[in-house]
Amino acid sequence: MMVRTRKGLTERHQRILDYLNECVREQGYPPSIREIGKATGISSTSVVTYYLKQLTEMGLIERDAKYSRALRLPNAGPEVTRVPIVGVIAAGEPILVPDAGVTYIGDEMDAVDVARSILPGREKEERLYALKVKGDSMIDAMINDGDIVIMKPAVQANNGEMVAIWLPDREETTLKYFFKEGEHYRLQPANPTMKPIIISKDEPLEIKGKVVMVIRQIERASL
Amino acid sequence: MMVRTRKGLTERHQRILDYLNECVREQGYPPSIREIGKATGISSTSVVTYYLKQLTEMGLIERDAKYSRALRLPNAGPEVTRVPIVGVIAAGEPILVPDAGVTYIGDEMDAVDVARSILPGREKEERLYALKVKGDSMIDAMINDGDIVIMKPAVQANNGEMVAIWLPDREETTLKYFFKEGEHYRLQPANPTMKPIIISKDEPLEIKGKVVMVIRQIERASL
DNA sequence: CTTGACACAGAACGTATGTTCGTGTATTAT
DNA sequence: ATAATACACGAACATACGTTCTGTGTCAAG
Repeated sequence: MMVRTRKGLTERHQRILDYLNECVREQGYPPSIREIGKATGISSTSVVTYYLKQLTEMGLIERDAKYSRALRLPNAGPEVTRVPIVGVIAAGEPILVPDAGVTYIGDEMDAVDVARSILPGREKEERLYALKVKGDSMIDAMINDGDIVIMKPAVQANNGEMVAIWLPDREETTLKYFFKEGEHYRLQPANPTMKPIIISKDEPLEIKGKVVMVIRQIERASL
Repeated sequence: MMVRTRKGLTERHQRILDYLNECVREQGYPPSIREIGKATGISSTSVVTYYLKQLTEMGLIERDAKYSRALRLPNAGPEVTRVPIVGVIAAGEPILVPDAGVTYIGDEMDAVDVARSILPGREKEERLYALKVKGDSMIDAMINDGDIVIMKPAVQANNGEMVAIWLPDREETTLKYFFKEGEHYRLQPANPTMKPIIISKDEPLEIKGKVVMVIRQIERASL
C-alpha cells in the first residue's frame, strides 16, 4: 500500500493534480489520459482512469465522460472580484452609496479588481463598492488623496469597526473607527496621534458603509 | 464577401471566439472542432479549421496542431500576481530586501495576491515583494501599522518617486517621496501637512526599493 | 491457507478528433 | 474574359482518445 498523504491522497494522486493544474496554467487546456500517464510515470491508461475516478469521488476534479480532455478543477473560479468605483469621497460632500437594486455591468463603469484571497471571508459574498478619495481631508484616517476605499453597505456598526459617516449638521464626511459610549459616539481617527471626535447622540449621524480595505497606487509626486 | 466587423472579424469569427470563451468559462476546457461547428452553424470541420487558422493569424487564439481541444486564448493568464511578504518594515530597522537569485515557492511563505490590472504596467514583469509595516513610525507616509507595502527592487530613484530609504547614521528607515536638489536630497512625506527631511549629500543614504502600492486590510480597532 | 481489496498493467475496441483533398460559388482585380 | 481570392462544403483518412476487459502481484484479515 502506498504511503498516504493529507486528505487520503497518495503521491500519485497529488502528481496527477499538480500536472492538471500545470497544464491548465501553462498550455491553457487540460491534459489527455495518455499525457497524464506519461507525466506521472503511469504506463497504463486504465490506471490513470482508476486514479481519476478516485479524484472525482473526492470532489477534487470533475469529468465529462467519453470526451477528450474533459477534466475540470471545480473550484477554479475567478481569482479577482471586480469592485465598481461608484464615485468619490470627500470631506464636505455626502457619501455616495450605490442603490440596492443596481448592478454594474461590463466596462462602462470604473472599477478596481481585488484579489479574492485578500478580502475578508464574508465580504466575498457581499456587494462591495469602492470610492475614490478626493482631497486631503481623510489624513486623520491615514487615507490620502487618490486612495481607493473598498466599502461594504451598512447603516449600523459595531464598536471598533471603521465606517464612513456623514454628519449632516456639520456637512462633513469622515472615515473613523466607531464606538458607542454612554451618551455619545466616539469617532476615533486611524492616526493614533490625533484626537477623536465626540458626537452627542442628539446630533444626527449617518453611517453609510463599512470600510473593508484601502488601496493606494503610488504615483509620482510633483515638486 | 461577408460584412466585416471590427478588426476584420466576421460574424462567424466572433461567434467562434465567443463560444470558445464560453466553453473555457463554463465547462473548464476548450471545445473540439466539431463542437465549434455545431455551436456556430458551420457544418464542415474544414471550414471551422479555415476560420481557426485566421483567428490564429490575427493573434486572437493559439493552437497546438494535431492535439484535441488544443485551443488557447493567449491573454488569459493568471489574474493575480502572488507577491511574497519577505518581512516587516519598521522605522528603526534596516529594510529587508530579497536576494536577487531567490525565488519563493509554494505556500511556505507569507504572500499577498494583487490583481494584475491594478499594478502599473511594468511592475507586472518585475519581481515584486511586500513588506508588512510594524509600528506607527510610517504615519508621515500615511502608512499605518499593519499595512502591506508592495515594493519593487531599486537602488536609485528619479525625482518624485516614493522609495524606501535606510539612513545608516540615524539608524532609521523611512518611506518618502525622493527629490534631488542642488547639494542635498529632499525626502518629502506623503502627508502634505508634514515637513520634508533634508539630507546632505555627504550623509549616507541607501535606497532599498521603490513603493508601488499600499494595501490596508481594515481590522477592528480595540478600545 | 484462502479470500478480498487495492494497485497496477497491457491489449483491444469503438468513437472522437483534426487534417487534407477536391469541389463549388461569388467577388474582385487584371 | 480570365485569374485570383474569399468563403463554403462534404468526404475520406489516420491518429488521438477514453473505456472496457482481462490479468497479475501484494497485503491484510479471517
